[in-house]
Amino acid sequence: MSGRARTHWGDGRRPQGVAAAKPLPRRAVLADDVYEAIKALIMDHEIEPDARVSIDGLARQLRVSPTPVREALARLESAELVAKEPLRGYRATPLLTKEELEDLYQFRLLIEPWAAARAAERVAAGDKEQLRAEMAATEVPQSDSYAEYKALTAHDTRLHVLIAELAGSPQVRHAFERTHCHLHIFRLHYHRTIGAETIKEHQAIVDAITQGDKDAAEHAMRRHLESSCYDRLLPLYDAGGRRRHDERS
Amino acid sequence: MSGRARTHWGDGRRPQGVAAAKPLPRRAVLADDVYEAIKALIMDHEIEPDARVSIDGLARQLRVSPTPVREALARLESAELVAKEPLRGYRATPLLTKEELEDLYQFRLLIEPWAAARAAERVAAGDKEQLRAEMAATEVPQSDSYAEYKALTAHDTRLHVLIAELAGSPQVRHAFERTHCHLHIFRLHYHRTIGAETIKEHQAIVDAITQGDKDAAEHAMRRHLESSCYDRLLPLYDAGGRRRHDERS
DNA sequence: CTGGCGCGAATACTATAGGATTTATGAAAT
DNA sequence: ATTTCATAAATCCTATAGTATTCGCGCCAG
Repeated sequence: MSGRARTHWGDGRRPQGVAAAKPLPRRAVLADDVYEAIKALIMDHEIEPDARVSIDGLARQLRVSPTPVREALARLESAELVAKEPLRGYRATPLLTKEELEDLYQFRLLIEPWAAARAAERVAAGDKEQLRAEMAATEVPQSDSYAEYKALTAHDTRLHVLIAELAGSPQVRHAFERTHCHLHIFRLHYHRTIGAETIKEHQAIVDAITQGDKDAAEHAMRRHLESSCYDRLLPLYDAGGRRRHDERS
Repeated sequence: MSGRARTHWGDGRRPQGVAAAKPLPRRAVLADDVYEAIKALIMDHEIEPDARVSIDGLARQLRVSPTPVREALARLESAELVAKEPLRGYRATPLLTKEELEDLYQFRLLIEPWAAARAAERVAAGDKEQLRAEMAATEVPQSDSYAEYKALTAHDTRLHVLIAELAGSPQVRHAFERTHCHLHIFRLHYHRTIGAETIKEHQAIVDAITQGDKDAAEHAMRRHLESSCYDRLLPLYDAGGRRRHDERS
């Protein structure tokens, strides 16, 4: 989804000897910035779930014209952060219900343990290094600060994508990415959670894969997903006092 | 993806006694029509794989402004029929390679047999009726005409989606739909193929599900996909003389 | 003949304007 | 009090214009 925003200016054509002054603080494509801005508004709940998202309103708020906003929203729709009703505008999608969260993890349980097993079978030397590097670059969060939570989520995303990548099936990798599971889970309980157990479980998965142990990798991934879903995520629905979109005033 | 285009005009507010004259032959939202038009151009290979797709050019050709074209292309990107390079425009995606086709079917083998098994476990009376109706509404193609091929593909899509639906996991169903496999396979060899075997195999799957036989359903689906991939699709790459996008002039 | 440079054309990108539809507001009738 | 209807405002949708960037072609140096 992301990874598209590359700068296309200031790559050369600059008089020699200018010591590469600021490569112009300008944007690449405005629609990409607008995309990220709206996504941030939704993730931060500044745009609440199920709330209407006005095209012209956003354009005014972001000080841009409606044109790039339309394109950004069309893309956000494929990430299922907004839904469109023709002639009526866009609306932020509701948060995951308990059932939808379980269903999401059921799907992950269907493809990710398989991917872990395949990764263990196919793992090469360079791959092992990548896995170890990802684990090494991550440290157990000391506090439950927002920043550390975001960093941990980023690590989680990278590792799961990497494993799906190592499975050697672009379709499986892509199917996983298209769930945007980290996005939706993050939006669900964006005030920190998740402990150090996650990293321990990740380490177990990485160990199994690097040892080429197919069954252990599959098992470790399955256990990780089950713990994540049933031990860490689902309990948040009962306690925590998260408000749902179907609660009225 | 589709199913969004609903008319929002002429639903009332009409003087009584006019006998509901033509509900206005007008469009719902122009961007939807443009979406379908461009999709048709790509599927018919009027826009060749890997060819550049000009926004302004399409707008002139379709006699509309670039605005709805931009929105349509943004949506077509999520179906992977076009790819965008910022500031450089859109480009029709290349056809599936042999490897990509195999990978696609590997993914289908991962989720669809599972879905068939689940469907067999959960099937209710009404569901059985739906399955039988879908089979009854389909007949073995007599000729290898384009129209019949299209009809058979439509049946294939409906049946596979229905089974994914009956599995009770929206995520699995959605993941399957997001592959747009029928779209890409159709585009691959859009001049007819596929015989009556498909229908026979479909019948076997439906029988197993309606009988609630979990293992048989899973097995039948697996066999169906393997036959489809290895017996019917892959051979087309060697024979048939399909030209690939990487062949130059 | 090959590779780099520059100019013109084509194209993408953003902003703005106007028409069409929906939504909100409020008065009148039951 | 509730419903119906009309009017006004807000919003979506499409079209058009102008700017920025890329692309294509010819020219020139090597």
